[in-house]
Amino acid sequence: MKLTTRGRYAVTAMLDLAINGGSRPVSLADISGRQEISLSYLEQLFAKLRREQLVTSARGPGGGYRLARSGAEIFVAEIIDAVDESVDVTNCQGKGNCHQGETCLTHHLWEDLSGQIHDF
Amino acid sequence: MKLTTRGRYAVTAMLDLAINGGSRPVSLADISGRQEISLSYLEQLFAKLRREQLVTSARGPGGGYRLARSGAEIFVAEIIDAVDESVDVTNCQGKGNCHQGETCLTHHLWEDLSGQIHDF
DNA sequence: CTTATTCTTGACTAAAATAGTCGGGAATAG
DNA sequence: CTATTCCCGACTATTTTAGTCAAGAATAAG
Repeated sequence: MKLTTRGRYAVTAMLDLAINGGSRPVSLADISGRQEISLSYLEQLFAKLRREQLVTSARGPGGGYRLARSGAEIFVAEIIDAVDESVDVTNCQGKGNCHQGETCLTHHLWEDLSGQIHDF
Repeated sequence: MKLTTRGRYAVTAMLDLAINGGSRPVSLADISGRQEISLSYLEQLFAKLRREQLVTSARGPGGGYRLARSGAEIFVAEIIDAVDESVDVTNCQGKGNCHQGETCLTHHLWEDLSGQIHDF
């Protein structure tokens, strides 16, 4: 789990989608205008969100994106994970192969924190 | 609030300090050895931790660092903030000058999340 | 069918952040 | 005096961030 500006962009965009997306899908151009995020950058973010099946897309005029699930069912952490693809799950990979006790403590601490963020 | 590898390093180091620091201060060389973090990198991190008064230092042989307060009184978020000096407090700076409603929603969301991390 | 709209993909890039290295000091305990 | 340890600043390779740009594929509307 990482927490960066990009994650915040993604959350903002998804929130925009949840609010402005009724029956019609929402185009990235609209989100770009409202949230002042570069269109091309949004394209990159939504490519990832789509790959993780958090949004569905429709091409052509009147097309755009909509949430794949209802807003209430989407965790903030999912959005962040989708765009940030955090690779390192702490240096000892879940297995207890951290050479001493300390590292595992940090590990647990981090997992607990990640858990909290997830449930948020 | 940001969450990166550097923050984790700092937390790991501080935890090492809390565990291995009894009456004697702990040298960075020791932490470096135990946690496999580069000594020079630790020096940079601890310079910041000292500036934020999270640790105190003692020079000379037998010197090192110790926690400025008792471990129970130090929040994980303080450590992360000290080394990551996250500059942007969301693009609208607390003031309600975010041009539309959405941005503020994200803002609140982020603040709540930061709050959760802080209390952790 | 044509056209405008919108997503889709890939390549490229300037600037910043990350995770260090290196070298020279300054304090101080022994 | 000397070894240890913190202290500080400069430097750097690599990666990430936050984009830009261009080309193409789908499709709704006319």
